[in-house]
Parts: sequence; C-alpha cells; structure tokens
Amino acid sequence: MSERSRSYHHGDLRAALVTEALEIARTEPAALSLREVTRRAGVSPAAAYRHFRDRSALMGALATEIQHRMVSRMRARTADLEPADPAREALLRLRGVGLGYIDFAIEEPGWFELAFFGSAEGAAVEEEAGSSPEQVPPFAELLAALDDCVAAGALPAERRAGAEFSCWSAVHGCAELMVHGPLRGAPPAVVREVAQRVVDDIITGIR
Amino acid sequence: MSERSRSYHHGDLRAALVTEALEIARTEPAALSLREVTRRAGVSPAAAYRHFRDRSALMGALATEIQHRMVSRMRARTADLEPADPAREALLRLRGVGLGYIDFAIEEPGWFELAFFGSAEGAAVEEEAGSSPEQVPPFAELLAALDDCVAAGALPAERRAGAEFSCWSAVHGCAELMVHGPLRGAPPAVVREVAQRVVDDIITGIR
DNA sequence: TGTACATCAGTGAACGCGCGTTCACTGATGTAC
DNA sequence: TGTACATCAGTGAACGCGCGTTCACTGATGTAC
Repeated sequence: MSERSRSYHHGDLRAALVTEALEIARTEPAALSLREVTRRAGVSPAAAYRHFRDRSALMGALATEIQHRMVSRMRARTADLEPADPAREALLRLRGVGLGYIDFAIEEPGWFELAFFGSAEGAAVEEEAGSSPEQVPPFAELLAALDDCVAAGALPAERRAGAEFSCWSAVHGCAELMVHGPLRGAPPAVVREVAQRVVDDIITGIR
Repeated sequence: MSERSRSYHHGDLRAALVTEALEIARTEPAALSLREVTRRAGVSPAAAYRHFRDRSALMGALATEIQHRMVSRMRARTADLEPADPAREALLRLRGVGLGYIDFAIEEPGWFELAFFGSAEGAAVEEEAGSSPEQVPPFAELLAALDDCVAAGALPAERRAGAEFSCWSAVHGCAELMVHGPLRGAPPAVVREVAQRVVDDIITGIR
C-alpha cells in the first residue's frame, strides 16, 4: 500500500490476492481457488507461494478479513443507539450485535460461508496457533455485549455463564436458515421479522 | 433387497450405492465422490448412471436417507418420556426434538454436514420438485412438536407463528457450534450442558 | 554519480491427481414361443 | 423342456477439466562501494 511497496514489482501482491479472493467469494463462491485468485490478480499461480505457505493459508487470511468486515457491520448496527438507561442500552447493543450478524449473512452470503473457514477446516493448525473463541472477532463482540449487560444490570450475573453459546447458536442458526435453509430467498420483510423474533426470543430466554 | 433383485446382476445397486455413500460420509467426508462410491461398491463409475441422473441426484438420495436417520434419532429422544400432564409432556417432547437433533450432529458430524445438501446446493432443482420446509422430515418433526404444545396449552396460540424459526435457529446453530465452531472437541459433559442450556433458553424465549 | 552485486518477487512450464461424464460394448437375465 | 430373442445393468476405456504444488529460471529492485 505504501509508495515504497507499490513501486516494488507488483506492489503489495499479498493484499491484492486477498482483495481478489474477496471479490470471487462474493460473486462466484464456487470458483474460489488459488489459481483463479492469481489469474484475476494478473499473476502466475506460483507467485502466491511467495506470500502464503499454501492454499489454506490464503483461505485463512481471507477468513480473517471477512471477520473484520463482519465486526464493522455489527458495530454499524449498534453505533446509532439513542441514549437510554444503561440496562436498556446494553440490551439494545446485544440486540444490535445479533441483528448485525444476521444482516451480514444475508447481504454477503458468499463471505458469510467462508468467515469461519479457518476454525473449521484447519482445526488442528488453528489450535496450534493458539486461536481461541475470544480471538474470533465477531464472537468477541458478542462476549463484550453480554458482559456489558451484566455490568448494566440487564442480565443477572448467575445467568451469564454459557449465555454466549445460546446467543451465538440462535443468531448463527438464523443466518444459516436464511442463507441455506428454508428461508433462503424469502421476501426481505419476512426475513427481517424472523430475525427480530429470533433475536428477541433468545434474549428473553437467557435472562 | 428381495431375492429377485438380489439375483439380478449386482442386486440392488441403487441401495448399495447409497449405503456406501453413507459409510464414506461418516468416516471420510472429504473422500465423498461418485467415483469413490462406485469403487467401494465394486462397480465401474459409469454404473451409477443407471440409477442416478448425475452426481447431485446421488447426493440428494444420500441427504434424504440421512434426514430419515435424523428423525429416528429425534424420536428415540422423545419416546421414553414418562407420562405427565399434557402441557408438561408437550414441552418435554419439544425439548427432546431439539436435543435429539443436537445429539445426531455430535454423533454423526459427517452425516449432519450433508443432511441438507439438497436444500442447499440444488436450490432451483428442489424448488421445481416442489419441496417445501414441511417436507424436510426433521423440520416437520419440529412443527408437529410445536403444534402439540399449542394443543396442550403449553404455548399461547398467538406465540406459535414463527416459533419454528426461533427453535430451528437455536438448535441448528448449537449443532454447528459443536461440530464446526468453538465447541468442537469440547468434553462431552460440557457439550451436553451447553445443549441443554441452549434448548431450555429458546423454549423459555418463545413462550 | 556510477557501477557491480546480491536479493528475492514473480515466471512459465510441468507434475500428478481425481473428478464427473460419455460412449460403444458385452453378457447375464427374463420372456415368448 | 428347450431354444431364440430382446432387454438393459454393468463394463472399460477415454474425454477434458481445473486443481494445488514444484522447479529452475529471470530480471527488476535496493544497496554497497
């Protein structure tokens, strides 16, 4: 990105490869391969190996990038909250985290599908690298929102343990329902209504 | 399976192919291909085309078989309920449906992954075939359990609409969490505890 | 400022792989006489 | 009961495909003198 790296051969090929991978994942997920990524970057397949150990390293970098975008989307949902009493505000933030996650899945299904590639496919590798749930940004966002709820008195402390799993389950499952399941292709109004119902139900349930 | 079909060439090759596909899906999901299936059945690749239009038809048959096994597992969870008052019994059945679904995913992750292949991959095809949510057996099981709850007075009628989406979301999401997500490989005791918390939370939430 | 050199990002050709699918065929089977 | 025949399940060889990965290489770049 810097002038220096831009003028060096291709420039920042590593970033360019991730960018192309994002584009393919968004528009033609089935075509996502190391070869196609290098093709679009205008570079030979072997060039990728200067920047990634192998295909799965590229996919890992892609997943990380997607997770960051996901967090941005979740934050956008919670940023414009009107001030209210702390407990209500904390609950609204928790709601926003869930709805933002679902929004992202609906708007970018191709990305959503690959967001947790690293955690899924490269299980052993990831664990060696010391990756833990807290280091998966969207999940960390949820943990923070739940802690907020406890601090604001919106969630009894004794109900806190395990609540993240209930929330993540409901929200992630809802997203799958809409991207791959029976609600795929449903009208936006229905989708929005279901998303709200699911998020509200689980928030009611954990309290 | 009948004597007649058994003695005819291979016998019932169609069923044999599905059986081999099940075995591969269970033990080596990554190796699942039309060629590998025919190889294990001791038959040439082309033989499969006598029984399936193409690869995706085979996968569809596999998915259907898996869904049936899934329903069996869910029913096993609900079969041994002790008699109680109708409302309590209906809720226990609903709980059993969810826990059975999660059990299945944990015990047979390879199968779980492929259970909804038809609905996911062959979207257009499935819709042409007139497949609807109610025809996906595990989902139908959930719908029936919810209707039971209303009939038994365990769920207010006005809360019924959309409840299936909340339940399916939470339960399916929980299964994903355990098969691909942060809870992959967690000790059985933890897994069981989380599953119960998730199911209980969502049942509380929808009421 | 100019030249020799070391670095290393990207090349291009090749590797072996397994895949899904097709084709003309063969030979075991059930059936009609 | 025996023979001729039609059916059609399964064969085996071949097709083209795109993949991930390797290798010896080249040539643009930054650096040391």
